[in-house]
Amino acid sequence: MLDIRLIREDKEKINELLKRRNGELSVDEIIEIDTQRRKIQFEADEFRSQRKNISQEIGNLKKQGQNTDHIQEEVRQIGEKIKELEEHEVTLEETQKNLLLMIPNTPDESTPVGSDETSNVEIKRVGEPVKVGFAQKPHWDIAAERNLVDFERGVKISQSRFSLYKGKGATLERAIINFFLDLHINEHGYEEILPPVLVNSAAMTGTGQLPKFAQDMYKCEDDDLYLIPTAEVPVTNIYAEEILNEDDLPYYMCSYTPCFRKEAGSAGKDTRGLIRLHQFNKVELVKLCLPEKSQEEHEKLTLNAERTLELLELPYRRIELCTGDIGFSARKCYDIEVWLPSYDAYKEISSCSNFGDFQARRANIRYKSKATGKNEFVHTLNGSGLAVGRTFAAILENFQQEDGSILIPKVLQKYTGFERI
RNA sequence: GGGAAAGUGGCCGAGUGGCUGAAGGCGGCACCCUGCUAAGGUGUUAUACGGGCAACUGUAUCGAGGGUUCAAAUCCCUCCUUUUCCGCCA
Repeated sequence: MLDIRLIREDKEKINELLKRRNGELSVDEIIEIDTQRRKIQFEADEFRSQRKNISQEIGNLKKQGQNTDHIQEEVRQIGEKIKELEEHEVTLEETQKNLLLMIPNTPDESTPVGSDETSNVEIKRVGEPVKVGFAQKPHWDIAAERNLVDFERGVKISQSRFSLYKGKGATLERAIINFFLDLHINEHGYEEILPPVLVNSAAMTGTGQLPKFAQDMYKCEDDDLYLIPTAEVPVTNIYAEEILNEDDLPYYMCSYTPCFRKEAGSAGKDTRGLIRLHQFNKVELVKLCLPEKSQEEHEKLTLNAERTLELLELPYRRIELCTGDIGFSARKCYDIEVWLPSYDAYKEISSCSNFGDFQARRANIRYKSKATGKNEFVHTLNGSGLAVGRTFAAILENFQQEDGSILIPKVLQKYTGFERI
C-alpha cells in the first residue's frame, strides 16, 4: 500500500512512477476521495465535539435537578447529523482503502524501465551450460523412466498439474529441501520457520495477494482460509500489527512449505514436467529490516539464494526485472534463472524482491525508531531459496549421464544417502 | 462440536452510565539529590486520522462489529480469542 500522504504531497511523481509499470495506473481518483474524506471527517469531528460538550453539560444540569428536555432534543438532532456524516465517512474510508489496496508499489528508481520481459537486464552469468556428447532428455522423461515421479497417478488422485514423487525421487526432493534449509540456517543466519499453510484473508492482504489476485489462489469456501501460494505470506505476516524493537532488526527467516497456485491464465505454458504445477515445494527467505538497510539486505539475500546453485554446480544467471515485469508489491526484483537443457534456456528458479514499506504498511509491521522516537514501518524482502521442484528438474537434466543415470551433486549426497540414480 | 468464565495502555491491575484516554503499581525516559556498585525525590511516558505556517488543537480508540441513550470501558446483541470442563483425535 502506498502512503496516502506521499500521494497527496507529490501526485505527479507517484503517477509517473506507476506509469513505468504496465497498464493505466493513476492515483487521481484516490486524491479526490481523500479530499472529500478529510472534509467530511472535519465536519463530523466538529459535531462530535459539540455533542460531547453538551452531553457533559446535561449531566451537570441534571445533578442540579434542572430540566434538560429541550437540550436533549437538540443533541439528539446533532446525533442524527453525526450518524449521517459517519456513514458517509465510512463509505469514503472504505473506498479509499480499497483503491489503495489495488494500486501496486512504485518501482524503485533503479529498476530498469520497460514494458515487458524483453527489457529485463542480465546482471551476471555463473557456470557454463555443459556440452555433452549425447542426446539430453528432458526431466519428465528421465523422471518417468527412473520411476522418480508418477505424473499420471498424481493427476488421477488429484487433478492435472499435480504430481507424485516416488522412491528415490521423493528422497531427492526431500534432500534438496534439507540442503537448502541447513545452508540458510547454518551458514546464512536465518531462523527456520514452519508456518501454517492455510492463512486468513488478512495475511493474504498483508503481503499483497488480496484483493487483486484472489482468482490465483485456492480458497476454503467454508472458512476465511486460503492455501498459501508461497511461504512469504505466513512468514512476512508473523509480525503483522506489531511494533518491533529496533535492536531486534533485521529478522532473517527461512521456511520450507508446499505452495499452491491456481495459475489462472497459464494454460498451455510449461505443460510437461515439474516446472509449473498447482502444488510445489519451496524454501523461502524472508527479511524484515530497517528502511535504510533494505537495499543492502536485498543484495545479500539474492547472493544467499545464488549460493545454493553454486554449491549444486548448476549454471545460472541473474536478471533484473524491468518495471513492466516486476510483481505487484515489489519495487525492485532480481530473478535467478537456472540452465535447463530441455528448454535450451535459463528458467526462473528464484525471485528476490525488495518491497520497501509496501507490505509493512498493509500488514502494519512497525518498529520503534531510536532516531525519531516514533513508530516507523519496516522494510520487507523475500526470495526463493529455492524452488525445490525446479531444482529437482535442473539436477535431473544437468546431471544426466550417457548411460541414463543421474549423478547426485556432491553437496546433496549426504542428504540422499546415494550418489547416483 | 457442547458447556462455563474471561478479554482495559509496554506489562500488572482499578473502574457497572456523565467530571475516565482511562486511578494505582511495574517498566521506560528526563532532571534533582545522595560519596559509594544502589536507593530516594520530581516530572514525564499510547496509537490512528484530521485542522493549523507554527505554537497548538479536534475526533476516535478499554478484543471486533452492531444497538440502546442527550451521554457507553461500563447496559443489550452478534462474532473472535483465551482459559477450563466434556466429547473427539495425531
